[in-house]
Amino acid sequence: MLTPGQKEAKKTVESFYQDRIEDWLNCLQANGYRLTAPRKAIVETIATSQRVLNPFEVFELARARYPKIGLVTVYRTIDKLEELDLIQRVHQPSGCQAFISAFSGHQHLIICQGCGQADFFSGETDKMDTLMTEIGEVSGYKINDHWLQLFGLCQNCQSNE
Amino acid sequence: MLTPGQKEAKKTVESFYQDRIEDWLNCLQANGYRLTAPRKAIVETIATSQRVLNPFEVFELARARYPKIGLVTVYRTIDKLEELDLIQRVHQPSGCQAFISAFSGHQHLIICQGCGQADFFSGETDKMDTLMTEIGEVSGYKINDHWLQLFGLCQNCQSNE
DNA sequence: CTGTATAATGAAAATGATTTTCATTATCAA
DNA sequence: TTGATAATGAAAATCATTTTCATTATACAG
Repeated sequence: MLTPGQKEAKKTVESFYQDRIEDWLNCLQANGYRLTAPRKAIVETIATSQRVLNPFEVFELARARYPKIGLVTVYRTIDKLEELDLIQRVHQPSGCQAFISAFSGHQHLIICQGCGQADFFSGETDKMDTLMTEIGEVSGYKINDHWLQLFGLCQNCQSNE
Repeated sequence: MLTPGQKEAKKTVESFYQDRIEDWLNCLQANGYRLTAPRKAIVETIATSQRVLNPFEVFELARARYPKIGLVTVYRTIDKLEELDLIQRVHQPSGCQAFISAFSGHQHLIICQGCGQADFFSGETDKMDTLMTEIGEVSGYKINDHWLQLFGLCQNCQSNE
């Protein structure tokens, strides 16, 4: 049972996801891709996930929305979403085939080792950029890009330890 | 033709690699693994490489040292070297099956997008650690580990552009 | 609204990297 | 030197991903 406040918060979260789904579908269409039932199921699955998902997990979850979906279509759709920078690949010690929504371009991620939940962190971006510049100067490299990922336990998994 | 100074420098580099090879072989032995000709060929190959190498590249290079080596042995040896933290996996947009020597534990890498050369950077470690602590506090996560990789062009590849 | 060109789909087959199996060989402690 | 067994390489198996291809569905023109 949710309190009125929680209901309100939940509605906000849901409309946030609803907007993201619409954005992604619009983006696909704007880039000449057709809107199909399997694509919608995949987009809804990934866009609303707080966990990182690999292709097979996307397949299993999307099947609940559109049962005759094929794994091949999942791979093909993931390719397109990645190409359009709507999702980003997450690298983990256990493997590098998981994906999560990309929040306005590539971000720095914190991934929970307990439940797979992924959060973005921002606010420290300026300090990171300064650091990257310094490293470039010292090393003699022309730095084009950087990847940063943090691993740890989210608050929920800390208390369930 | 090398000048006497270059010869001296080369000798130093060579003995550095020689030491690393011995360290790795000792480490394998200390952990109950036998020293074999194929293992030596693989260790020599990876320990002296400034480039990141994938299993097949290691196989091809090691074959020059020990022609009847099998690709399977390369995979098995890489597993052991990684387990002993003598090498570390390098994650790149093109794939995540490349390895490079690990310099006293996992390090932050700069990888040249031109030639694959990898360098470690240190000296900014304290600033990185401060940043990680701050991010942990803000996010509520208990941070256990972080990965940082930079991509760019090394000085040599910048001038050949 | 149709009709239609063609993009997208799913099943099956193909691919390619990695792993397992197993008979043979090599290491190293006794 | 010997013997238990760890390690090897070839072949087969596995598993994720990609390709092929006949069929279906979308979206645009009329």
